[in-house]
Amino acid sequence: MAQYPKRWYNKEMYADIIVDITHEKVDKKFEYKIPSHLADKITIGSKVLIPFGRGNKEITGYVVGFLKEPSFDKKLIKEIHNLAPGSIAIEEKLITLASWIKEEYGGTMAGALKVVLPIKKREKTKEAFYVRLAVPREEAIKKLEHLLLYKNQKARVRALAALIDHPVLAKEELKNKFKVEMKVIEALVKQGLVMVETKRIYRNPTWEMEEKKEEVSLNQEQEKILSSFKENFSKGNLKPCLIKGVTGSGKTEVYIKMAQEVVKSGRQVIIMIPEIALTFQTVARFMGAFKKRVAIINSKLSYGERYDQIEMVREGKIDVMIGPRSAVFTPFNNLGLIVIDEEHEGTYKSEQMPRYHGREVAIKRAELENAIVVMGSATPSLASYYHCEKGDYQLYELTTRATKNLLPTVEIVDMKAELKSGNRSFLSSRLQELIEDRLQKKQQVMLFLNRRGFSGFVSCRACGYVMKCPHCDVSLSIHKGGKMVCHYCGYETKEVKSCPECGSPFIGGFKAGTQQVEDYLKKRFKEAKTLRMDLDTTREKEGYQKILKAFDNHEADILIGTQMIVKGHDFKDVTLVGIIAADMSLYSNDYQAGERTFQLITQAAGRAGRGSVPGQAVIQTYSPDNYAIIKAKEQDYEGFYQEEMAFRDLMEYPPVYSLVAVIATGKEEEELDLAMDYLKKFCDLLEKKVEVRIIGPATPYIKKIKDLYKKVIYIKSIDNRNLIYMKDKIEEYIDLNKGFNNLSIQFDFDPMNNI
DNA sequence: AGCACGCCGACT
DNA sequence: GTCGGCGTGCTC
Repeated sequence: MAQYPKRWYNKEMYADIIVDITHEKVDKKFEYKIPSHLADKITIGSKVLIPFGRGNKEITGYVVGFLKEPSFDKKLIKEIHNLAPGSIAIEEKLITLASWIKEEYGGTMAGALKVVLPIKKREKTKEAFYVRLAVPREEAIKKLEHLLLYKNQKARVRALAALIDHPVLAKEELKNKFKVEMKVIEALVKQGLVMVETKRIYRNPTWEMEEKKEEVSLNQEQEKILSSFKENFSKGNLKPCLIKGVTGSGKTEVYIKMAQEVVKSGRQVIIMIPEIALTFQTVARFMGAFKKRVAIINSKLSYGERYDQIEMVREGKIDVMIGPRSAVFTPFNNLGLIVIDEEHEGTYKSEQMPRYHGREVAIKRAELENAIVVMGSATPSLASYYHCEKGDYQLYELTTRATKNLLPTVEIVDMKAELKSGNRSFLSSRLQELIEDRLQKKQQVMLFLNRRGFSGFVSCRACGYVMKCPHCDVSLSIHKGGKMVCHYCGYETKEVKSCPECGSPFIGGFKAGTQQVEDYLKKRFKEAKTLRMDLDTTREKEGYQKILKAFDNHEADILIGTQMIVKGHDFKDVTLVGIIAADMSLYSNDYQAGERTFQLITQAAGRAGRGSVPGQAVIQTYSPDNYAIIKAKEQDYEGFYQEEMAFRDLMEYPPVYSLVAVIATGKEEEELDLAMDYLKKFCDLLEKKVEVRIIGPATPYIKKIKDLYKKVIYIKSIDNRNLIYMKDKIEEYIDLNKGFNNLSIQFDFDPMNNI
């Protein structure tokens, strides 16, 4: 991990600078000389004015590093003019954070800066440009015919022809689709043929949410955590904390109290939540405590709305920012606390370069700003719990539900036995019986179909046997053409016709969707009203909220859904939760399958019995003996953790070992294969120098997306620093090697989903 | 991105 | 010759 001590570079003469132009062509470091009068004023993160380009136009740039000797021709190096006026200290810290992200996760500095820096002022005044004809259409056609006589007016012809076809065109469209540059349009404007309209994009800041006023009183367990937090915070003991609290144990109340404590001392708070859980109810509770000093940021916000939120933060009008992963970059100037709710959630990991993990970035940012991180979950990620065990994090526990009602009772149904007794439907007779009962009692039911990470594993419906890779102990995925493939090491074998364990012919890929389950329910329980919640039914705006509201109002008796129904919604009349195929995530083809299954079952079961009537949960599975399922039934996190860690340790998987996926994509399959073979050889050479293990190259489950082929090399090491070393070397190697010119390489540390 | 350079056709 | 439009390539 690269460190940037604050003063060692005082004697240095040159600086690496990222120019403030968002374009791939200039997406790299430029070397500048530091004039002596600025020598002790410039730090990493400084915003500086530099001459750039042939015309030496003065632009701004960010200092990201220092050099004793430039690698560029000394005669061509220019001098930094000055520090940019009004460069704020807070951005310095965020840029330091960006350089850490670049080091830790790979990619370009400009890329990391883009992730970290909030919207700049310029964006606000940026208006949308539209071009339309300024003369009648007939006249334009005449003019076009006239222009066609010339050979040197091609761009104007293109522009005019396009505008004759389409009355209004956006500037970007003209540029990308018709290859018309702005200066051509300007020329046409001068001739009076076209006109440019600017349209202001109006924002609608609709934060007229109701505050939820509640007198928060904490129980003993909650109080204990709070007072310990207060003491640590005031003493500057800033070790990250993990609150492991059973579902419904009242973590949010604790967060609110902690936040109030921090705000009281004049500092600000970031609340990170998984995007899907950013509900109105959560926000309303914080607004009850902090009134209008709460802001929200999420992907549904327009640029303008987002800009307003950040502007309010800058002006010191906001104390608490609530938002998903990206909220960690909120430019508070005196950050005191970062809360990460549902810490185990996969959405904290970015899917794009740089593929940072929100939790790790939060901890780094807190370290830079002397703030404290508090995480919470009913089912902590193995990584975090492992940190607790090693003493990196402070562990707190909440063992009782805040409302004093009991945790749901959980039972397992063996679907193999169902098959044997002739029931080939989605629902076991036990679950059907219980649904019947709840329908009679006018209580509600949630059915949960676990499709996360589902990737076509092959299992036996008679004995539950699952085809696995002999080398990696992850399930094999079935491909078109009947091959079964391991996506870690590339191991391949032919499809089996009968189960190698029991000989049954009922072996094959597992297929079930929410739609099929709903259809079945409608047939089986004719009198019941059902609601379905999955990607299809929530695509429309507010679709998600609508369905939840409808269910809350008892417009349906049964709610069927994928993982999205698991998170953060309390329906007090739900007394039965059915988990239809608990195995689905268990046999997804990556090493985190067990962890995810345990989390999903525990969280799903936790939805039952949030009101006064005790809840019940039924787990349907073909693998009733699997420890993830048994431990979830017993609601025994500790037991699960021990078993799962033994597996990770044995197989050398995270969090015991570090793992990085080097993902290469390219248009030509052969070119990609060849390059990856070279890269593999290069890695093998390094394997002798540092302690790493190279696995692959393997072909991912979906080997081609949008005409891009994909290949992956995995690298494992007991020490994450070795992987960072490998990443740096690989980046150097692909930079020098022409064979990688048409390929893109991404690094994914501790990859979350199957690649 | 934005600018200068240099090519090429049109016009005097 | 010279002017002006337009594509290209470079920026420490």
